[in-house]
Amino acid sequence: MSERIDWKELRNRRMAEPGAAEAHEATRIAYELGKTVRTMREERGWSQSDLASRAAMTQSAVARFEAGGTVPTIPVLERLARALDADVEVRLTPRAPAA
Amino acid sequence: MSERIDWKELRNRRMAEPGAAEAHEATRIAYELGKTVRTMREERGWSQSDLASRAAMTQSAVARFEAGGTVPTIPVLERLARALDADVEVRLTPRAPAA
DNA sequence: CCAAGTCATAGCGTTGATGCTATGGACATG
DNA sequence: CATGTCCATAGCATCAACGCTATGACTTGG
Repeated sequence: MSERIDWKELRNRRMAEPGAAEAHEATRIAYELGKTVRTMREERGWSQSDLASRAAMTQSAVARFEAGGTVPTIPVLERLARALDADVEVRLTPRAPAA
Repeated sequence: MSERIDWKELRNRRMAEPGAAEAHEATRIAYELGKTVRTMREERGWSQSDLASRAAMTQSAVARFEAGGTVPTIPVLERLARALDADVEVRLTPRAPAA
């Protein structure tokens, strides 16, 4: 620990690593969620700071999240969802049954 | 760090804490997911060890997860989902528009 | 009764997400 | 230009999830 790399590069790196199939997925999910939240936030005309205070976090945390800087944890999603008057849905859906 | 309490009690505690609205939700989600995975696993007639090896983790990790011992992270869900031939869905769904 | 398989937990080191503060740049506005 | 707002990032501390090993309780089959 001490590689000292910014998470933008970190993300790209994650996508490229071998055996990063799931990591890739998680990163993609993080990205999607970030976009979703950003959209919902903007729809409400809130600044990152506004959302941050409503979700009991800081502006920087919101920025990091929206940029997909880290794969969010469920508790954080809950807080953001609440602030945005939404619900979090986490499910495992069986993949298309063998055709 | 060093309270030294088992997570069964930890969970109950989480549910009771003040301002634990989101934490409660997260805990509930963890519980639901655990049950879902257990069901899917049993449907396939796999032991926790079987699933563990397929998901690149240990039996104890699977047990902890199924019991809702911790709020799982998305990467872990991915690995389990893959092992179970499923997909992970994480979404923020706008709550019912004011009636 | 003994052996093997299954599941639950404890304990502990590691790692990564989160919390926070402090900047810096971009943009508007006076 | 001086201010103020908004967003992006760096850097660091802390905490909880994870990974793993080792048991213990139970069940089942010899």
